[in-house]
Amino acid sequence: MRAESVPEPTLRRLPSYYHYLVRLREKGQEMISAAQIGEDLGVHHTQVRKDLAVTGSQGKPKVGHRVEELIVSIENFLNWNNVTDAFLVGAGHLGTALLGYAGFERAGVKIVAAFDANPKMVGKKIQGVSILPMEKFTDLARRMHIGIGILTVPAEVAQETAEMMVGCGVQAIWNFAPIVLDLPQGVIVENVALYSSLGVLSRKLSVHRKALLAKASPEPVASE
Amino acid sequence: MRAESVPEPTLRRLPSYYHYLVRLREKGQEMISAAQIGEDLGVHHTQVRKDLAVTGSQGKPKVGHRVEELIVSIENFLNWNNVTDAFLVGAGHLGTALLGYAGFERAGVKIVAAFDANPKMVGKKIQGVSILPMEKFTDLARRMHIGIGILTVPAEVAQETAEMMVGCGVQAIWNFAPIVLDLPQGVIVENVALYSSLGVLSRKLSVHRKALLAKASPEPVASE
DNA sequence: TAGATTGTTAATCGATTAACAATC
DNA sequence: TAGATTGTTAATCGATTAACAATC
Repeated sequence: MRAESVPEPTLRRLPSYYHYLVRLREKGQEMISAAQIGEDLGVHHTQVRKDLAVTGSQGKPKVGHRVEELIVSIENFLNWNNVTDAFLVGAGHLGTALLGYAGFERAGVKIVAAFDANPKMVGKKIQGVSILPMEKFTDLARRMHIGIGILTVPAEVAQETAEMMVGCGVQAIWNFAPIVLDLPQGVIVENVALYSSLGVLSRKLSVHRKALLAKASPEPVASE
Repeated sequence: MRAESVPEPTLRRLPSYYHYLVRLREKGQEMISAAQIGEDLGVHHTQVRKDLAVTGSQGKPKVGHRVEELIVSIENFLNWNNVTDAFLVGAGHLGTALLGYAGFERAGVKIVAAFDANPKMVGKKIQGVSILPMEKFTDLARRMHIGIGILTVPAEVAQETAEMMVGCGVQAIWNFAPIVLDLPQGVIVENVALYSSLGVLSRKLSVHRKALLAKASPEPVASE
């Protein structure tokens, strides 16, 4: 199992399997087949088998996979049982929302402090996490060996903030700003591109509506 | 230009180009080449040309593309200048954060009301948007012809909430719950999978760290 | 004109799906 | 045993990258 050889789409599907399996466990179900997972999550059954295979978990012909074993395998594979400390920068609405997500800790990330440039925010506590002034970031990040930086600042200051993070030893950045960060090779950047998501939604909806209109009044419109 | 033939990766990159181009415009730059866009955003230049081509915008050999024209073309293609009304359900931390995003309106989505099951939330106004009781959703959504539903409820109630939305004529759902929705064919679902993103981040970071360790002490570890 | 840049057609690459052998 | 389900190897599909012709 060469770590680098795992396709990124597989990595993205694993958390989806994980949450599905946790729900099965809550219902008391002990075994599950790849075919059933695939049907419920809209993934081809062969794909499900390949995805689960990367975690090292094996099923038994005729009976399927143990739900519990799969959950543990995925947790291990994603390193979700080793919690890494994270600093969040930008305690605005989105930052606050992320501070409130207790579930992240089960996904390997613990936000231990938040930072904001706005003096009015500094000193507050949100969900038990203190908001500190930006000036303290550098020193604290170095001393606490912070590995993950969460970037929820405005786009205009995202690049410089990311550079500051990397300068303090941050190895991975979870970026919520709508900007492509230009950082040294080796730094891991994971973008949450809300506007990309909205673009897909908006485009699909407009195509969908045009198709409905065309059906309703099938006059030949100016050909595209 | 057959609408359905546009690859989804292209759709996802277009908003990224868009924000990049808007920044260029703010700086007063009028022309840009595909090669430069590609270099700045980490996309192959041929890919950039193909992506921009779907919007119908054309460049001129030797001079490149007009920044302004590209911006307008992308807006048109993504239907970002036709604003669609949306209802948000689940005015928790994340829902509140989304209500605060003024930028969504420029991306074709206007949140006109929010709903929450918690009576303590109902009646409040967040970012100028009223929080209404769940009971009002059905009637209002039908009367206002709401096209987009934003789902920021807990996973346990996401499926039933989505079904309610679809029952009121909602055609597209922006889903933030970590669950795969099972909805009638034709309903557009766009998932923002925060945990998938965290999975990728966590895995890459753990692989990265193991690689660093292996380099530091190149003892042969138990082979994988 | 020369050459930079565009846009398109062909080749490559990687992920998904299909076919099939293995096994409880 | 028979057959359901696994896991793997081969085929397909689609996106990316390379090559190249067109043009301002």
